Amino acid sequence: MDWRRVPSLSALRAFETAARLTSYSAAARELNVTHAAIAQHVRKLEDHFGLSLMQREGQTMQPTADGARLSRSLTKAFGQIAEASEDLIVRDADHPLRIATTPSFAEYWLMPRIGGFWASHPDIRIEIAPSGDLVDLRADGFDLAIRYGRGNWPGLNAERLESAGHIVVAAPSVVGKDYVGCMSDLGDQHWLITGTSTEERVWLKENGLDLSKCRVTQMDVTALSLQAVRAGHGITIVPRAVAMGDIESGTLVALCEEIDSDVGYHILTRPDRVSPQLKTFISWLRKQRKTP
Amino acid sequence: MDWRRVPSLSALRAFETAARLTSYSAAARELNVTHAAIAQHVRKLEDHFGLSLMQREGQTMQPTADGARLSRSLTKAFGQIAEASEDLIVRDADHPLRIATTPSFAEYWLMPRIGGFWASHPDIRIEIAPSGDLVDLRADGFDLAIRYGRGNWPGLNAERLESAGHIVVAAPSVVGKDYVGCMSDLGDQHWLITGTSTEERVWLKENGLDLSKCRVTQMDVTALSLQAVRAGHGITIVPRAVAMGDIESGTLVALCEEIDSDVGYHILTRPDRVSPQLKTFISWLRKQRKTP
DNA sequence: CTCATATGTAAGCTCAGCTAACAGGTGTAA
DNA sequence: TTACACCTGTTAGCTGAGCTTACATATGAG
Repeated sequence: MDWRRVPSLSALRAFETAARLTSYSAAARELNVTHAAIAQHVRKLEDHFGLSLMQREGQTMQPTADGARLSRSLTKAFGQIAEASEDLIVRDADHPLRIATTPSFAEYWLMPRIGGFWASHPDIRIEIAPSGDLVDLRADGFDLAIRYGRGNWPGLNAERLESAGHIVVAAPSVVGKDYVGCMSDLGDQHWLITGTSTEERVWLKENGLDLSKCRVTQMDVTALSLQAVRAGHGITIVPRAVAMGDIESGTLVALCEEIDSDVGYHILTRPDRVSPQLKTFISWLRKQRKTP
Repeated sequence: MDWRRVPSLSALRAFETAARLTSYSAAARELNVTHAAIAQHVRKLEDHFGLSLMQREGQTMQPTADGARLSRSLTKAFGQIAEASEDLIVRDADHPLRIATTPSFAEYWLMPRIGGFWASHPDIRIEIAPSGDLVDLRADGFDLAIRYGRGNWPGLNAERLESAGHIVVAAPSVVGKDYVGCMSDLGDQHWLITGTSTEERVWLKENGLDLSKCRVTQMDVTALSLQAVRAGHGITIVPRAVAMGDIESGTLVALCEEIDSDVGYHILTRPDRVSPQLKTFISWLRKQRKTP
């Protein structure tokens, strides 16, 4: 292998990331460097090959035909390197199980229960990565993800953990402990919303409430909207599992609940990555859905 | 892609080379660094993964099972990167044609003729890499190789350029201009040999001469043995094409010649790498074999 | 045993990769 | 049209990852 004819691996990595994300800034964020480093690497590659690899299109950078050609191969090769690296980490019997999950699920469902797992399996280490981002189990090196949705995740094994239709909740001080009403009565309330998807808006609308006609405050994280709602500042809509603890303790009241919804939390695993520790964790998860 | 979980690409490259070559020294030579750099990179990877990747076996380093697993993937991935890089260099229409050939062929066959190519194709640049090493057309980025042998090169297109059985030559001052004799008469001569393969020794023996019983001086490069022979210091055995110029001019005399040999020089190309310039060069090569 | 060749380790050097700062470009909303 | 948010382009300077040097030890062959 004649490495003299291959440009810097760092430069190739920077280029691949920029081409994949069509943005130097995004590439810089993924690689934890400044955009200037990315720009310099791409420029260096263009000088090396005597070809243009990226071109500006408005506020994005698109690969040229030559650039696309190169980046396809690089994405494959670097993906292979990342996977090989991951596979070896897995072979270290002491590596912690890496779990990807949403911050709200981690906080309200998993954390209240995890003590039981630690008590019965003190030898198995867990690393929970709460993130609103959609992670790539393979490339990002996760053993398992818990995702909210309907169950269509190509290439992964999915097992339903818990139904979790939407639920609208408020503090008792806002609506009283024995609230009885319908959705359209809530039009005057102050809605504290976290990243509502189209799906939630459709459900609200089907039940007589148009969110665009209400007073809405956007929050970055579910934990923030929940705290504000607990304090009586307004109402919110969340997956049922997230609010169950509060409802049971009386901190929050369920105003409206989605019945027989097919959305829920699922356990996602890779077919090619199974370990005794992972199986033990999945077993434990299954047991949790039988204890409300 | 979570690059935080992937170790240094430089370290991975050093490891892959060491595992492939089963030697830190050889890896150091391929990468043009010291063995200490290789050793440190491998050590760093072992610390990162918490696994042993290489183990000492006498004066070699063999990959462990884990190491072999990783290096297989890396060899593929880095090979892909090298190829993608190469492909892009080729797309630069101005890149010179890279020709791999033995130093003696380059010197005695190609250089005396190349002026004709330059005269008729001044726009096509040529880069000739004379080397005794066996090159990998793909990984080392060559457009064409001229190799001496019988024509069995898997994965490459081979076309015979010229028959070139072995020939034993000497200066006229040593044996006279009109030498008539047989091989076994040459036992007393001083043989100046360049890396004789088993094949040459077998041929000499079939014709009555055991080289191990002669006075032999080993030379590193054919050019050196030929100069010594021209100066009358001894005799040598070379491929016919290499000595033809000298024989025709009378500088050297052919003592014994291999008849109807199936060894020769072949034009080797990659099926996946064809350019108009390359085709032009091959056409020119074909024409040269018709002009003695 | 000697010698050639190999790997192992630690300390110090240096330049490839990076940052900070400045500049200019693009898109959107008022 | 202006203001602003977000984007890429370029240059000069900094620094630690990658490397070398030096010393030590191990292995194999004659």
